[in-house]
Amino acid sequence: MSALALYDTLTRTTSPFVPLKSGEVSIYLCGATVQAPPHIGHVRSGINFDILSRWLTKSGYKVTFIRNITDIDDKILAKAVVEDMPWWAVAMKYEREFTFAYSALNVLPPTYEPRATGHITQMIELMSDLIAKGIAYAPGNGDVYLEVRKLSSYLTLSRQKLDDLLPAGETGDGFKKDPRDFALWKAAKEGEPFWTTPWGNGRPGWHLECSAMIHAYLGDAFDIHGGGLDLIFPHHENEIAQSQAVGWKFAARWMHNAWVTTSGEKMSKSLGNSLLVRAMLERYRGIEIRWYLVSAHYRSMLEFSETALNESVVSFRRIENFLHRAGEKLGYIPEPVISQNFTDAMNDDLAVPQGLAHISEAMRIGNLALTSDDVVGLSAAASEVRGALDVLGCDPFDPAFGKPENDQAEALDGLIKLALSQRQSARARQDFAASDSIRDSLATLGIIIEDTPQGPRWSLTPTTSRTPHQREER
RNA sequence: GGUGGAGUGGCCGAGAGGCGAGGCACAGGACUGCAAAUCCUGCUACACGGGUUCAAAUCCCGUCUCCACCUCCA
Repeated sequence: MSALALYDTLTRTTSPFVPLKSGEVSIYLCGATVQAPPHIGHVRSGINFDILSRWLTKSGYKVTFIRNITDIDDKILAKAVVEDMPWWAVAMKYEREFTFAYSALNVLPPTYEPRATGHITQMIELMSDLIAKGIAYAPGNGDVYLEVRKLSSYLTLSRQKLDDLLPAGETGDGFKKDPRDFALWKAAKEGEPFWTTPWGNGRPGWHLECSAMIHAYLGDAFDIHGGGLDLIFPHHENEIAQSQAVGWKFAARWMHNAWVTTSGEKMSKSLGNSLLVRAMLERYRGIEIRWYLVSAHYRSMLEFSETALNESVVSFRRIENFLHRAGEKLGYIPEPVISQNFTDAMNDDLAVPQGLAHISEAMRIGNLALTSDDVVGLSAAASEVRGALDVLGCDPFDPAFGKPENDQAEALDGLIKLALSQRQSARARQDFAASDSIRDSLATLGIIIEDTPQGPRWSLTPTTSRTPHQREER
């Protein structure tokens, strides 16, 4: 039995995972700033850490998973002007978009999903402590800054030197002692929302909310802090700075997911709407998009291409088809079983691509068993495939992806069987023109006919319309 | 300028001193009335130049190209 080892951004090495508290794991993931609808890059992060959480759970840990929502920030205020809505309505609108996307892609809900605006009290307490320790200061304009030169250590995660940083663009209008000092709290400008503090009316800076929420739910020390690569600096550095300055131990391990890129470049919102999750769900099923995003290692860039996505969809349908055929042959849906091979792959810093090779191997064995009527072998192989898919959140039988069977499906089955019996009689009298014409007509409707030694079987070409629940607002 | 990451066959994508990961595509074969599905076989790649070693895609030195972060970011 292999032991779980995970990469740590702080040490830049993969090391055995040892939880702070035996049998329990606490994870904090920097979630969305809800100022725009999510594209597939955003949900890749959610999916990667969903898999981490699922794998820890399968490994027997009790997982506490906190994923925050930043619902107040400059961009949200800017969007409120553009959309002519209150800022809180903007935040809620896009929060729902994220929730919809996570749900459609089978990202399990976190244990708790705290919002920044719900934790102003904790933020004020944290600032008070930092000011009392002489590490933060309120210059009197309503801002509160953290004085980075006062820190005993800083920039350990990104391994940079303070003096090597390019001069900050934001100077704080001369109120900062050093241009690299960062804002814990920002004074409200005319017409902006604010909360009252001892230092004036204002709102949270970008980094403070995470430290406050982490401490509220996970305490002084917790196991894993996650987020996208770009958060290493400044966001996570500043979280470390303000949290450790008040004496919290903070994260024991840092994990960062890589980008989805297009044409070799980081995805940006200026690329248009085509890669928004909602738009992609018009063309692909959630499980297929998830499969595509899962197939690359979480620390590798995933270069998006339509071709690669389509190939990924085909390969997923092949697996799905195998499981369905196995189920038909066995008369029951095989229970998920996690193989040793797959366990070893996952334990090696969540090496999903290696796990995929084991799925292929199990499929090959399973298909052989299927043609040679080896029911025991088939059941074992199908269980192994399903177990692996289950860990990846891509189990076709997961109720999260909806049940294709319903009353109409029964009627459809009857109709197609009727057509198939016509075709069989045509074949029996060697009238292949007629039999092929029936097959072609069905194919036009998206119904695929395959002749097997047990007789013909039919399946539908998967379309998004088969899973309409995924497109509904929740 | 500073800090990281990447370059692998037609394509995608693992691996990190020796034994061809895997998938897709393609070609041949088996099966089939024909297909489809499936199986079998084939396709010996690691940016470039040096070096270390019995042995290098993997380690070392150098070079090139691309990407990210350096206070908006998943």
